[in-house]
Amino acid sequence: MASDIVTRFAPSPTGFLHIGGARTALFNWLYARHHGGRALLRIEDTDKKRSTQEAIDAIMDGLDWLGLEYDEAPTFQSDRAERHAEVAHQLLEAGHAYKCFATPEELEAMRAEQRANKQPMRYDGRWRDRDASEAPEGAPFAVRLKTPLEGTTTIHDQVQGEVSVNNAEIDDYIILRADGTPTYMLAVVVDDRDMGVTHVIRGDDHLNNAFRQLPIYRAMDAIEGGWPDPVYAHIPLIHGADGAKLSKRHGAQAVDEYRDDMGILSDALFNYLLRLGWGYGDREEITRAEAIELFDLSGVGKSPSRFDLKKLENLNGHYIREADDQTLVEQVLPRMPEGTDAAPLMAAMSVLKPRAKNLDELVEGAQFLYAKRPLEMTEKAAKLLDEDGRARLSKIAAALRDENDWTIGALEATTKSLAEELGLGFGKLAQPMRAALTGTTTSPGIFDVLVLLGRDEALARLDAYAA
RNA sequence: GGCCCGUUCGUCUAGCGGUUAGGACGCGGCCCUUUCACGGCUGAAACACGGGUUCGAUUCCCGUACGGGUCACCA
Repeated sequence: MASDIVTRFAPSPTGFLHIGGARTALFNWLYARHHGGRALLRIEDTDKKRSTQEAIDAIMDGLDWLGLEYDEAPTFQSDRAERHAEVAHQLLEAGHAYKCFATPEELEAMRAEQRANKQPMRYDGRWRDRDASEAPEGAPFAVRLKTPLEGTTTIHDQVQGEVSVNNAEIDDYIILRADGTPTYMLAVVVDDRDMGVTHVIRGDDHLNNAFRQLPIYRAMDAIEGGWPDPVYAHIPLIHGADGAKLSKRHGAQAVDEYRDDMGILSDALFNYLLRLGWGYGDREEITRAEAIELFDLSGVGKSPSRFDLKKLENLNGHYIREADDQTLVEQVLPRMPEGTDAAPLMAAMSVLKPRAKNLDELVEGAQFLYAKRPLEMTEKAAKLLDEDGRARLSKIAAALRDENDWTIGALEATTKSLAEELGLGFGKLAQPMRAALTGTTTSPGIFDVLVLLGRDEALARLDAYAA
């Protein structure tokens, strides 16, 4: 079902890929995929002072990791400055824009006065109707858009609904700076239009901008045609657990922190971000394929949502259990000491993964596989190896030493009959065994541990504590 | 401060005039059980407030409160 729908994600490369940006990217991508349209990427690097190549790489890397691939090579806004200026001049010639000779100091004074008088702070249009000849010879000027003075502008936002703003609220903002470079407001519109973007899906911090950008579309459409209004969808921002805007004190903000520092799986973050601010009935666990099938803007809520790490981790646990062992081993291995043998990890993965909520817990759970004798004991484990425990251990060790069939079934039968013989609950045997074998009080099933360690190593660990 | 947006369990959400207000995470209990998890069952937990409209409002309208966003020659 091919369609003409085109969406874009347009980050400015001043940092890593923010979790909020990732969700915006996700919604854009999903909308395009769902409708059989195209998903585009544009790097808004016009602020050369703050844009860095590292940031560009980090953003691309994050998007790639999340599985958001784009249909065309990214557009770099900085490459298009000439085109932006061209449009500004078209606007100027057609009388939809004008030269403003006000100096920055002059404008600052104007704002100070407005502030003092508790007036709204906006450009007062002082050069809107003045002729350029009134300015000093050769004085620098910025180009301002001549926005409508009266009436209202209404947008039919796919998320926010019908939103109207009085045109009087919108001042004549700058589209071309005194140095001839375009401002964001101009660049976005020109790029979106030239890229054929039909649906502008972005954070609702841009809602007000829609009313400022629309006049450019309309003016250009009047001048040359072919500049239809885009469809807007302003999605609510993500907040921290306390309801305030996501910031450093809320912990991880960057996608790569979730990946690298917290051991979150791509599938889990994808699913979590999808469900944050969007719902589809009772559905919670949604795969990429299902997301493409089910996603639409109609399911996006209007209120900001708070980021809940617990829920992310729960989802992460789900995807860890779903993942195949080989994939997990590949992701866990880099988190272990260099040169770690993958084989024991691979063998244990199926019993390790139901117990982990992130990749580091998988590493932790695998420790006993690689531990060297004498094992380091946790405090609780050491307590289990008291005199009684050790006495029981030696009986177990003796019984297992005679066991020729080192399989879960046989080991279990032997151990259980020993417990019966001794008139002890099975736990009385299993817990000291667990302590001696793993150095901890929590681990996969004790027979799994026995088999995973192998006969020789298991017996050696048992003997180390047998009385 | 002006303008814009929002408000269902602690959190993410379902609901779209009549429901015992549903699910998920988290929390409590129980079951399973060799530990920890997983899984199953179960409990506590919400319509911000005040007016309307209506036979009837969580749902529609208006205020209030609270929260958020935005007001640059940044993006």
